[in-house]
Amino acid sequence: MATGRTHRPATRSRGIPEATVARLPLYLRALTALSERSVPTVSSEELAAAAGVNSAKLRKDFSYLGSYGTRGVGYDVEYLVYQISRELGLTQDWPVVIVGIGNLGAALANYGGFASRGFRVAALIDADPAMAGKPVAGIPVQHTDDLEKIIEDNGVSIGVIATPAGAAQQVCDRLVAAGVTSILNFAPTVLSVPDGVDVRKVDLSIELQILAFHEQRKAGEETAAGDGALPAATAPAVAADDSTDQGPDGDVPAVMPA
Amino acid sequence: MATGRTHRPATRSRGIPEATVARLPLYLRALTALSERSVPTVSSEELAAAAGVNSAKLRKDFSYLGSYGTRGVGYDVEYLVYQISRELGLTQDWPVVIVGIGNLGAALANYGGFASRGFRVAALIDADPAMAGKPVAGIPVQHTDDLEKIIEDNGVSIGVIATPAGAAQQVCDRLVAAGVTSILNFAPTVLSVPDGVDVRKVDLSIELQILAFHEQRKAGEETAAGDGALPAATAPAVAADDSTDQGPDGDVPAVMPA
DNA sequence: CAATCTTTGTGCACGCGTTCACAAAGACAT
DNA sequence: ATGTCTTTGTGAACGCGTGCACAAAGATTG
Repeated sequence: MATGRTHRPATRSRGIPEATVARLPLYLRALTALSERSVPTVSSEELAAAAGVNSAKLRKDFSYLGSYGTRGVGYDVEYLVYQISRELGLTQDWPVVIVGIGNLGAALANYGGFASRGFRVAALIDADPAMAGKPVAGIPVQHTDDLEKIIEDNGVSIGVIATPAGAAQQVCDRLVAAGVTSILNFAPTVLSVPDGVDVRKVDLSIELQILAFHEQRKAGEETAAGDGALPAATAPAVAADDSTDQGPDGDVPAVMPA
Repeated sequence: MATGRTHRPATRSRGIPEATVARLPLYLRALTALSERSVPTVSSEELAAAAGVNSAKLRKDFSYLGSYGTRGVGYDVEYLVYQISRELGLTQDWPVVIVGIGNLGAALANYGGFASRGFRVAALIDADPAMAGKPVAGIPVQHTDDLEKIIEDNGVSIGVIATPAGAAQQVCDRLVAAGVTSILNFAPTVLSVPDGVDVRKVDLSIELQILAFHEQRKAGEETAAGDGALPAATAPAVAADDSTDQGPDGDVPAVMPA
């Protein structure tokens, strides 16, 4: 495997590739579905199909966890569910706070997938005093002023940021200072955090833009000429659209802070 | 998913790496912010910092688009904004439909980032008859029965699925049959689509589980034996080793091609 | 017990993406 | 013009992830 080129005295064991980690939840979901149907065992081929991946990849992924399969038979569903859950740390309970209870924050709070597997919404936090006390998804919203106390009291280490872009970095800083070490960021901003803090981002407009790129490429393949002429080599042309996208107050303008 | 660029031997060297495409929206956002502050030029170093990436990576990314920089000076902000917009296909308008107007669908409909940059919510669709006609974000919700007609009448090629998992595949099939060739899926399900259709997925619980994994690993490093868990099974994890986590890794959008 | 069949686990090769490091290009000062 | 300084653009090396292909392991059958 990953070569023995470690500058470290070995102990490779814990080296689960990031790409594999990202797929484990996918396997877990498929396995859970099988479990609910009381399917006792499953082959790499079947499970791979259910998870939408290649079977060789799946087997290699599992090989990083250990040898949990039986040749000629497949994998024991229940056992694998347990092993993956354990590996992902889902056998324990993770209190999570959601900061920014706008449309998106409320949607997240209501999202069932949260509670289902190891995660628990410990608190909802918003900067709007008018929101304070108001229940969302059965949980009363608390004011940003109490953020630090909430984090501490609940032992929260995972925070979800669903604020407008302008507030994201500030909220992030406070979360981190209060002890949060993992952040899921829905605000369209690049967050900077100290080493040791993990940030993952979910950005709708980026996803759409990537789709648009491919969509345009598809369209261009048919219309040979559609490929746009050479760049207007000279003076910088300004993009047609305005570019000022201060969303109507609501959520997240697609711009960065300073 | 190899993004069907396979069947095309490349009209020319238009082979922009997928990883680069995924970063272009990031650069565009940073550039737009600079543009609004009337900054005329920017160096790869500065822009890279704003976008949260490595400057060498940024320069290489731009090199795929052409040579738009000036040595000793940097890049012309306005010009670059235009070039990237054009490359991403944002100089044209993309009508988008959102299917499934629950909490999440409504949040998406209200999301400002939509309209701002090349995308327009052409229609909201929901299976609940009670929703029909009810305006969300100023747009009346239409019933699923009219899905095909809506797609056709508006020339929609990008669809957003925000339905419950159980309905996602069915909705997907109908969207594709009606002509949609790009799908952004928020439902926690693996969608299967014919070749030529792009699917990107956004999955909250997967993101959380990935964070939990890293969170657990961090905790395990300090409390060798603590935490009740039983990671003993394998060899002991080396305490100071890794350095893997790397928070500000910037890249790796929390979304993956499906 | 031996033969056969199924399915895992993995060595290996390949390709993509990242990063380094530096020559070339241009701006700018003298 | 000439030299210096800044910053781009890219060749090359490296590492990670993917997929192939097959030997090993165990089930199953006769």
